[in-house]
Amino acid sequence: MPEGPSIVILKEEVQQFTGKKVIGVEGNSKLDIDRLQDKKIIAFKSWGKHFLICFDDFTVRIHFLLFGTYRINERKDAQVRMRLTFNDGEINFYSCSIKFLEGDINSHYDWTEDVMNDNWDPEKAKAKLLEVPNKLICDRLLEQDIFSGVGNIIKNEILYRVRIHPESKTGSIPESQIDSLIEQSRIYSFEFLDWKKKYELKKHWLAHTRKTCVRCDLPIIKNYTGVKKRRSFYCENCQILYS
DNA sequence: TATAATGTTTGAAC
DNA sequence: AGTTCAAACATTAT
Repeated sequence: MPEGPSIVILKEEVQQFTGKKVIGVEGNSKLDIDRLQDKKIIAFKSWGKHFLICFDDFTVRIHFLLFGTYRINERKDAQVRMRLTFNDGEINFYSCSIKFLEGDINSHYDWTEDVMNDNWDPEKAKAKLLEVPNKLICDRLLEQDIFSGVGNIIKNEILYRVRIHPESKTGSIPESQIDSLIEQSRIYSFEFLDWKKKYELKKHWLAHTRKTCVRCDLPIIKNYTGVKKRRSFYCENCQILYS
């Protein structure tokens, strides 16, 4: 469920409820979700992996973490964390993290950090990357205040695509390679979006969970890399290690 | 059936 | 005081 493109899909799927009044609220959330009762949804937004339900003077932030799911106009056989009921349907959220953000949503988020946002600012991302040249690129790609929405799958696919070894030191990567990596963070995210909508996402993975490199036929290496120790899949032959 | 996985926060330990 | 790290949370496919 979790990476940025999946949240964009959710945002599109709930558009039918924009401007609608919440006529019922249930769920096992520990928060005071009753405050949504009879309130009108102004907009659905997203920032990376955050799904945002905006009301007049506050916003509900949903984060699905690793296992969260949702159902629209249907139910799953599990405890619901939050169910919003409307005149003509319902949204059900399961095993997600819910928070309230008070006031203007724009005061909580920098939209230029979200790789799928219209206001995405690649130059800003570049400046942030170069600020800390010693960190490994596999860690930096996962940082949500630089590449909001990029998750571990997208990380692996981008690095394979631009032929950079995940354990490369950021500051040692040639500038042109940094540029294409940043460019691909957005491009790949939108391809991910299209493929996911067609239920054919996994078919297009070239590195993530793969056994063999389609470029050179050598084995794809699986390693837990960086400070974050997340799975990296890469080809030692095709991806250059800048150290 | 045990394990690992598209993630993040928290608080203890250093 | 800043960093590092394990634990916690929760679900499902393999």
